[in-house]
Amino acid sequence: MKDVQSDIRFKPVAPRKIYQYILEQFVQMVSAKVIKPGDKIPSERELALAFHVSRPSVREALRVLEIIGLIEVQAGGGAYLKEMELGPFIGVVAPLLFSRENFDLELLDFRETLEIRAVELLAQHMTDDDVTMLKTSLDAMEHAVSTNDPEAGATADVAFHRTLLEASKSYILQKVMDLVVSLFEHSVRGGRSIVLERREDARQLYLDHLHIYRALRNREFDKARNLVVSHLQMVRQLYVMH
Amino acid sequence: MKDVQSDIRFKPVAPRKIYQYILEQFVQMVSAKVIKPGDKIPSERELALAFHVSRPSVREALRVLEIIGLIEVQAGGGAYLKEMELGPFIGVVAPLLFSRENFDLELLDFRETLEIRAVELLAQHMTDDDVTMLKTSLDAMEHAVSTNDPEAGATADVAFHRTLLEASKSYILQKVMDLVVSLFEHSVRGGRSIVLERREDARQLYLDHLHIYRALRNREFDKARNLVVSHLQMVRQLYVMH
DNA sequence: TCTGTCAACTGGTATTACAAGTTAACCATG
DNA sequence: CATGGTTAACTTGTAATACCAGTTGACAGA
Repeated sequence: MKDVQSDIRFKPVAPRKIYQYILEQFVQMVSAKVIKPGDKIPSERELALAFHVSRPSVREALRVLEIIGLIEVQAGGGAYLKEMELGPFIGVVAPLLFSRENFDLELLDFRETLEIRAVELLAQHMTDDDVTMLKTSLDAMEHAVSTNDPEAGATADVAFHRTLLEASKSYILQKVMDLVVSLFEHSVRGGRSIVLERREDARQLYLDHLHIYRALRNREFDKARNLVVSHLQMVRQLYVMH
Repeated sequence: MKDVQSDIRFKPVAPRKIYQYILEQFVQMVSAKVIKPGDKIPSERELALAFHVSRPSVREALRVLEIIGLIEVQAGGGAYLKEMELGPFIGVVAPLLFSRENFDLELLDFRETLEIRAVELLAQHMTDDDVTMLKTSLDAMEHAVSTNDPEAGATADVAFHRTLLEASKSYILQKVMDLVVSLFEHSVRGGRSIVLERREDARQLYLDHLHIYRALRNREFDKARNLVVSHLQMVRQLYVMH
């Protein structure tokens, strides 16, 4: 308290690089909807000309946008804006996260937290349309189970849970859950095989979903919540024993 | 079901770019702890030589690592590995997220979800050390309030909540909460001023924390949970009325 | 109608060069 | 001896250029 340093604090000065300025302008254009998803982005050479910078600088900015999943670049074609999707980003980071002990189990726990909250929000916002959507996902899963198609079953599984999250009307919850799903897909254990292939398990998963659906349809949200919890406990069990 | 396409599915072939190979190798080295936080990374020219690629390719990979917050690059100095920290990433993405209607309120709701879960986990894992840590954060806040230092108060505020999350022993919960905090710092409303400067409010916030702390110390976790809920309701109120 | 060809794009990569910042050793000055 | 200035050898930042490779669309030919 007796020194100058405690009154006047010097903040480190950090000069920003050109690619950051480009990023800033670009992101601003996107949020101002000057560019919309699906639009083609000017070529790198044009951008360099427009920004009065060199092509490498433009490219460094594009690399970041690519990792964020805000643009899709095809060699020779061009770059297109798309809805932000953090898959590529997760692809880079996943190995770091999974190098932690028990990360996958923590992830399952976190998923439970998200889904429980989603059900709570459903109690406030659920519409008849939401119920219809859930039914559709459920039927797809039933079909997958009866035709014994494990891949389709897994797809229908995530579709059901995704619908649940969408019905919660919470943008953040949806996006975070998307991240969790992306992470599971990058799970280290034997590649992408969170997919449960044993027939009895698939049937049991379907039944769980069915019960959750029925509880929601009857607007018994507390019951639905408990069903979600026990459902995920079962998933966890299947998971730990491979 | 009658066509070849339904049996044999052709997956699109997507050639990976050089910078992605570099990223992959680099991340692998990090998770294998060949490189550790604090270490200096070889210069761009050395890396280019080692990877048998050109310097621009190396730079594109470094830009991604920089945004991920895995390395820190100082012009003329060099690049250093650090603990992954998604601040820079959030800095790029934040404007996009906050361009959504009511994103900030959704964020507060999400924060509530995280903290409630943290308290639930505390019921299982809390140690005496955790209680001590909480007390320390609390005392810092008390000091900030009594000396009427709003900036220190805000710092102590987040420190208290951060300690809460750390005590939950959940790595994911901590990291996600860090993201939420970073996002709040980039909040559009009047710059960085989630900081509540009114003296009475600061006092009330302190009292809330005090009550939460006492409940936790006495291991009354249900009570603590309810206190957290009402505390965040109050924060929400302060927030919506600027 | 289909198929191949070709020219004019596009992004991917490499090379080279220079500007600008950092670091450490050294030297001069008080 | 300590401080500050100078310098040389690094480093990253940016630019310019060239060439390869993939894409696209128009057009000619079967």
